[in-house]
Amino acid sequence: MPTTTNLDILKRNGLSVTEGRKKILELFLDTEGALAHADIEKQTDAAFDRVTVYRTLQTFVDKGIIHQIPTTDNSVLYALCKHNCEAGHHHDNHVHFICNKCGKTICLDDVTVPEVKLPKGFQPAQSAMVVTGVCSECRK
Amino acid sequence: MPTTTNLDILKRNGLSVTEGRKKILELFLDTEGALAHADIEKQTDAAFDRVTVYRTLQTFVDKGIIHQIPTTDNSVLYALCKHNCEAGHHHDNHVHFICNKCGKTICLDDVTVPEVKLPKGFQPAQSAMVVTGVCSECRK
DNA sequence: GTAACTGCAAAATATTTGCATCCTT
DNA sequence: AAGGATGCAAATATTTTGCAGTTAC
Repeated sequence: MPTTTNLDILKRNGLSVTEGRKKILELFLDTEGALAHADIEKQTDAAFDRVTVYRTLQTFVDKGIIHQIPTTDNSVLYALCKHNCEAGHHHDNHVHFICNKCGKTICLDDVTVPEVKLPKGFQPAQSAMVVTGVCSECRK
Repeated sequence: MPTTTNLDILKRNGLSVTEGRKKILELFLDTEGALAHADIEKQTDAAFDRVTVYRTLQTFVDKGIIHQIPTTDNSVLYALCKHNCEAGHHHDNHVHFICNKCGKTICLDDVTVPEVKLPKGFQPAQSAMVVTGVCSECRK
C-alpha cells in the first residue's frame, strides 16, 4: 500500500498545510513512540513558537490525527492514531507501553485493550491501558 | 474487622502524625473516588499551605499509602491504596473508572486489570487501566 | 533535644489568551 | 480577498526549592 504522508493526512482532515503542521506531523510519522510537548520543541529546534505547538497538538487531537496517552505524572504524551480514528469518535484502543529504562512510550498497535466486566450500573465508553516495564530494545 | 483510621495508617508507615497529614488522609478515607491536588486544597479550605499538600501527597505515594491514577490530561489524580501496597513494590492493579457526567474517578477495587499478551521481548512490570463512561450513580 | 514537618517567599515551569500580522486557499 | 494560522506579549496556573521557624517524638 502507498505510504501515508503528512500532506495526505492534513488534506484528508481539511486542515491548511503549513510549515509547522507538516514538520510536527512528520516528527510523529518518524517516531515509533509517543511525544511530549517538550520533545517536539526540542526536536524542531524551537523553530515554532511554543504556543503554535500547543495549538497544533490540540488541533490534531480534535481531528483524531493523534491521541493522548494516559500517564501518572503530570505530563501529556501524544501518539499517532494508526487505526482510522475519526474526530469525535475515537478509537485508541491499543495498549501503551512505557519503558522504565529508555523512558520511551510505545504504542502496541496490535495489542487491543481487553474488555473488563464492570460492576452493575457502570456503562463504559472507552478504555485505556498502560503497561510499564522493559521494552524489547532495552532487553537486548 | 476494625476500621482502619488515618492514625493507624500514619503510624504503621512510620510517619509523624501532624494535622495536615491526618486531615488529608481523612479526606481520602471519606472519598470514594480519587482526588486531585486542587480538590484537596478546596476541601480543606486551604488550611494548609499549597506546598505542604504537594509534599504530603508525595510522601504518601512514596510510602504506598496512595497511588497515582493515569489521566490523559495534564492532571494528577490520587487514590487510596486499599489492597496492602508496600513502599517501592506497588500493586494498584485495579481498574479506574472516570465518569463523564459527574467527573468523578472511582477505583473499582474488585475489578483487576487483565493480563495482556505483549509482543516478543517486552517485559511487563505493572499495568494500569482506565475506563471512561457513565458511573452507576449518574445512570440512575 | 533533635529530627522532621510546615509555611512563606520566590524561582522555575507550564499553559492559556488576546491581538496584530502573515500565509493558505 | 477572506479565513485561518502564527508569533509575540502577557496573564494564569502549576510545581519546585531554600530557608527559617515550629512541632512531634
